Amino acid sequence: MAARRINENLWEAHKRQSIQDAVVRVMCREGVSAVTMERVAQEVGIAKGTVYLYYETKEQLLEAVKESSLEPLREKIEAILTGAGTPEKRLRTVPVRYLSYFDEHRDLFRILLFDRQAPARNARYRSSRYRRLVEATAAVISEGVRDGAFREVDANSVGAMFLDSMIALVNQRLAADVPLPVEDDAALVADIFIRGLKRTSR
Amino acid sequence: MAARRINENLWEAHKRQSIQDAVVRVMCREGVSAVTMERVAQEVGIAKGTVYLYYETKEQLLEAVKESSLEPLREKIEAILTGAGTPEKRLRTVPVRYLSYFDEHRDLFRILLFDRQAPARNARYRSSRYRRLVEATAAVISEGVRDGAFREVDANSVGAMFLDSMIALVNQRLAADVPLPVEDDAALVADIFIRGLKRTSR
Amino acid sequence: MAARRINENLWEAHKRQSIQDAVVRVMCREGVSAVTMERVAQEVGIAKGTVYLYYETKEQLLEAVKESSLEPLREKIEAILTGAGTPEKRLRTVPVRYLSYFDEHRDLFRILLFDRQAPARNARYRSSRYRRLVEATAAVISEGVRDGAFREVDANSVGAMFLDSMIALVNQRLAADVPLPVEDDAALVADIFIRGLKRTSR
Amino acid sequence: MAARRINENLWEAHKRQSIQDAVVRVMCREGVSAVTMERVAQEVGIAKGTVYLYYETKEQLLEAVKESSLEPLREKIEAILTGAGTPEKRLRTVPVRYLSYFDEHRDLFRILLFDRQAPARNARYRSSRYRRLVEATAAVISEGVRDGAFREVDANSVGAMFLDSMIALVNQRLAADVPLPVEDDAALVADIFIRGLKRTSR
DNA sequence: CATGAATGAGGATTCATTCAT
DNA sequence: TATGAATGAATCCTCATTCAT
Repeated sequence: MAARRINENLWEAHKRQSIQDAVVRVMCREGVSAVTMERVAQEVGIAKGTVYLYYETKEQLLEAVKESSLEPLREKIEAILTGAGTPEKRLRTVPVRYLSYFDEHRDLFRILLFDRQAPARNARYRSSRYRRLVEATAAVISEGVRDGAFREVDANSVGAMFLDSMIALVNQRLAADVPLPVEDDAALVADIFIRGLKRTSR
Repeated sequence: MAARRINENLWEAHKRQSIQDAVVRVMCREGVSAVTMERVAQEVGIAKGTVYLYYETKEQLLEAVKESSLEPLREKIEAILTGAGTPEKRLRTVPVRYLSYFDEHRDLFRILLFDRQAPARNARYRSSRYRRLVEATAAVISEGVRDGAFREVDANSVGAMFLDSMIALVNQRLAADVPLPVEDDAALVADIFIRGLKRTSR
Repeated sequence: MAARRINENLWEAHKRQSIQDAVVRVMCREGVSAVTMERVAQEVGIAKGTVYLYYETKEQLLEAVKESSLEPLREKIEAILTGAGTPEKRLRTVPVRYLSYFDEHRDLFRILLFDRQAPARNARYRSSRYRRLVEATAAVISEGVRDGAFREVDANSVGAMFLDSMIALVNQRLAADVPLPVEDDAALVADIFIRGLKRTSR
Repeated sequence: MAARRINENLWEAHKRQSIQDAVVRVMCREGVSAVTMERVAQEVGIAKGTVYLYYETKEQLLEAVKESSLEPLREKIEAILTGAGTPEKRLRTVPVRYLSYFDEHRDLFRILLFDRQAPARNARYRSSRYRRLVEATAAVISEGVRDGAFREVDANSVGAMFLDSMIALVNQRLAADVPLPVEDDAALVADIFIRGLKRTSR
C-alpha cells in the first residue's frame, strides 16, 4: 500500500542521511584523506558493502555530501534574491545570510576549504603567496584611504574581495567559448571596486 | 671552472623544467589524477627513478609546478601594486594584467580550476548550483539597472564577482581566530558592490 | 549463536595458519629474501591484499611466524625447567627436548639459522672462519683428552659449545649497561668447561 | 718498477680500508639499514661509482667488513689455542681475550648483534622469550646452588651459556648430514654443565 | 536488504648497479 | 681512475569495488 512505499522512502532517506553525516564527521575529525568507504561505513555502524546499496560509487557519495552541504544555503540565497524588496535591499540581505551560514558550519568548511593534506581546494588562501598579494592590495587601498581618495574600510577584506572577484571573472572567461576582451572585464572589476571605495561625494 | 658550474646549473634547471612541463602536459591532456610519477617520467622520456633525482617526492614536484605557474603572475601583480601611480591607477592596472595572464595560460588553468576528480578547487564554477546562483544575482542586478538604480554593467560578471567576494570573506573569517561580527563583513560586501553599481550621481 | 563465533575464530585461525605455512614454505624453498607479500599470497593461492586482512604489515607477519615457530619449544622447555625433579635432573632433560625440537623442524631452522642473504643470523656457523676456530678448540680439547687431563668427549661439539657460550656472555655484556669485569666472565666460562671436562676425580 | 707496484697496492689497500671504515661508521651511527652504497660513498667522500672499483657488489663489501671485523679476533684466539701451555691453561686464556675484544669494539657489535631494524641477527637476545628462558634456567641453577648441589656462580650467565651451547649443537647437527642420536648430544651438554657446576668434591 | 571477505589494479619510493664522460 | 646521472626492477601497502552467503 502507499503508506508502505512512503515509509520505505523515509527509511531510505534516513539511511542516506546517516551516511552523509558520517562522511562529514570523519572529514572534520580526521581530514579528507581519511574518508574511505570502509571508514565511513564503520562510522555509521554498517558494513562497507551496505554503503554501496545507497551510493553507487564513492564519487557519487562525495558529490551528494557537497550538494547537501551547500544546497540549503543556495536555496536560502536564491529565495532572498528572487524575493521582495528593491534590488539594493536584496543585495544587502544576501551577504548577511551567506556569511552566517558558513559561520554556523565552521567545522565542515574549514576542512572543505582548507584541507590539511590533499593539495587543498584552497590551499591558496593559506599560502604566503596569496596572503602577500592580499596585503599588497590592502596597502594600496590604505594608501588611498590616507589620501582621502577612498573612504574608511577594512583594507584587508576589500583586498581579498578584489582578488577573488578577478578569480570569478577568470572562471567566467574560461567557461565562455569566446570571452570578452580582457580590457572590458578588467575595467569592470576596477570600476566596481573604485566606485565602491570612493568617498561619498558631497 | 666557473663556466662549468654555470652550465651545469642551467642544464639541471632545464631538466627540472622538462619535468614540470611534462606534469602540465599530462594534467591538461589526461586530468589531474593521471599525474603519476610513472606517467610523468614516461612523458619526459626518462625513467621513473630519474624524476626522484630532481624532486624528492611527488608532493614537492606538484608544489613546484603550482609555484612556477603562479609565481610570475604574483610577481607582476605585486610589482604593479607597489609601483608608481595613484592607488586608483594601480587598482585599474592590476585586473588587466591578471586576466591577461590567465588567458595566456588557458590550458593549464582550465585544469587547475575546473578539474573533475581531485576534490576540484572550483568544480563549483561548473555546477548548475553555482551557475543558478550567479544568474539569480545577475537578475537582481539587471532589475536594478532597469529601475535606473544601477548603471549598465554585465550583470552576470558582477553577479559572479559578488559571490566570489563573499567566498573571499568566508575564507578570511575561517582563517581568523575571532572573526568580526557577520554584520560588519556583510555590510562591507554590500556597500562596495552597491556603491560600485550606483549610477553616478549628478 | 556461540558456535558460530567459535567456528569463525577457528576459520580465521586456519587462514592465518595457512599464510604462516606459506611463509615457511617459501623461506625454505627459495630463501628468506624471496619472502615478499606477493610471493606469499601466491603461495597460499590468495590475493596480495588478502594477506593484509590477516596481518597488518609484513613485519607483523614475520614476527608471527618466528613466534609460532619457537613458542612451543619455549613453553616446553619452560615447563621442564619449572617442573619437578632435582635441578640436575631438570638440566639433563632440557637438552633432550631442545635438540629433538630442532631435529623435528630441520627444514625451517636450516633457513633461519643458515640463511645466506639476510645478514644471516648465523652465517658464522658455515664460515670457514668459525669452523677453523671450532677445530682449533677441538684440537686443544683432544690434546687434553690424550694427556689424560680431560675425559673422553666429542671434541668438536664441546669446542662449538665453548665458543657459543662466549657469544652468550658477549650478548649478556652488551645488553648490560655496566658489565662485570671481563676477567670474571672469562673465568666463569673457563671454569664451567674445564670442570665439565675434567676426569672424574677419584 | 716494483716500488710502483707496491705503492699502488698500498694505496689500494688504504682505499679499501677507508671504505670499510665508512661502512662501520654509518652502521654504528645510523643503523644497518642506512648502509647504502650511496651513503657509504658519501661518508668516504668519493663517488658512488668509485666504490665499485674496489668492491664488485655490496654483498662483497659487507662480507669484507664482517671479515675484517672478526679476523683479528680469530687470529688471536687461534694463536692462543695453538700456542704453548697445557690445554687447561689455553682454554682459560681464550675467554679473556675473546670477551676483551668485544668490549673493545662494543659500538660495532652492539649493532651487529642487536640491530635495531632488520629482524635482528639476534633479536633473540633481547626478546622477552629468550630472556624468560634464561631466567628459568637461572632459577634452576640457583635452586641447585641453594641445595648445595652446585657451587656459587652467576646463575644468569650460566643459564645463557647453557642455552647457547645447545644452539651450537643444533647448528652442528644441521650442518651434519647424519647427526648423532639426539640423546648423545643432549647428554654431552648436560654433562659438561652439570659437572661444571658441581661443588668441588672434598 | 545486509554483510564483509576477497580482490587486484595502482602508486610512491628505494637503491644496487651500469656506463658514458 | 673517478664520477654521478640514469636506470628500472622490486617492494610494500591502499582502497574502491564486487559478490557469494
